[in-house]
Amino acid sequence: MKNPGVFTTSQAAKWCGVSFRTVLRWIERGELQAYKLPGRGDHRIQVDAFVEFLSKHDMPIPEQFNRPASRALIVDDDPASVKLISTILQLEGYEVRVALDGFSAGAQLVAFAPDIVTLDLKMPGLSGNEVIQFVRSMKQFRNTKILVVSSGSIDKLEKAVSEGADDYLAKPLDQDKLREKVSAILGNKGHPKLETKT
Amino acid sequence: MKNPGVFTTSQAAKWCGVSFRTVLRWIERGELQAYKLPGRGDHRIQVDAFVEFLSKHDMPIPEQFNRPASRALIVDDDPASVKLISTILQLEGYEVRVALDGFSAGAQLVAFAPDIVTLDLKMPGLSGNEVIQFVRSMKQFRNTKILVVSSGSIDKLEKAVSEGADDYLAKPLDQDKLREKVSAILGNKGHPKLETKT
DNA sequence: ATCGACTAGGGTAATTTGGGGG
DNA sequence: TATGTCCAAATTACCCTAGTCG
Repeated sequence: MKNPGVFTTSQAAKWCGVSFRTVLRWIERGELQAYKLPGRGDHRIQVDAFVEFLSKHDMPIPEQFNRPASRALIVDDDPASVKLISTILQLEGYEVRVALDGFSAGAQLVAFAPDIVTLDLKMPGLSGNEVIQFVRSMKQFRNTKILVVSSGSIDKLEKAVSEGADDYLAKPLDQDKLREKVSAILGNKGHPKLETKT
Repeated sequence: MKNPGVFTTSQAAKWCGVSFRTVLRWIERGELQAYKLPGRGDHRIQVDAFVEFLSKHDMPIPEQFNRPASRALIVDDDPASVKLISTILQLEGYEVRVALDGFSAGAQLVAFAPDIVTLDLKMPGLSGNEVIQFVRSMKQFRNTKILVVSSGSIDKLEKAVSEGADDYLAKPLDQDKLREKVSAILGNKGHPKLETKT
């Protein structure tokens, strides 16, 4: 339907807090790069051009456009695991945040909106099941991947997958397998959807 | 008057009861954050920046910028307390949500952005202190009120207040006191003194 | 106390731009 | 959604007032 990555004049206008007419004038003056469709001559603005325009004029840039790196949230209370996982993910180019407890996990999940969550099932006061259900029940997280990284019986890990996790990795951790799982999971990731509603 | 996401200088000027010229100078000096449009260089001020500016200078904040419905988040794992608090708050007109654990508390705090949080300090896997610090450390929660509702020694409750909570109420709960505290806390939300506009 | 320099804020006019209803 | 026309509104420039400070 909507081609994500491209805007109409009125969409851009809404974002900038101006009228679509004004956006048209920007385009006419060459200040904002756009192209015309054949037919009626509708304009389409590419995200890149729009972002460049916005930053040139110090306008706020929607976060969704500004996805420089994929983001990963590590939910784990074991320092050794955290260190290992974060090192690997950072090397893979992820912006990494860590949640050592349930509260932090919840807050960062919503605020940070990670592309992938590595989830330890055995954390005091936090049920991994709850996290999985929460993520899977909300539309905004429909593209959020969950990789269960936990010790415990394979049964439980597989149960987590059946409940909505994308994959699991048993502790103790194997670096290569972690890398493999992560890239496998995110390799399947579709392009993030862009919404331009106010 | 509709409430757009952005303001022009003269709109901001009217809210503050000053001349548009003055608002322009605030912007030029960097005291008020705004961005320029290409062309004539019109300024657009985002609501957030405007509200921040207003509160920084103890100016009255127009009600329309504060969200109409007050939202309350109850962080408590005791069903009886939850029921009591939520009943009272709902009767007072609040939209109420409940977090029974740390993860839910974190997630709902960020996603729901409540005006007031009632916080039980004694929850498994959740340190009340952590919640208070989190809320107080983030600009977006600048106006979020925290009412500690908890059993335990008065010392601990007062300590929570010294750490950033707005008030406390000891369990067992007294309905009238709860009502009183809540309205006291949120009554102070706006700025008491309003300058009269000519 | 007086002076003068300096600063924040206000008012107007001329010009150009953005916005609104066909 | 684009266009042409027209009006409302925002900018700059210049000057003014009031208050502060040394």
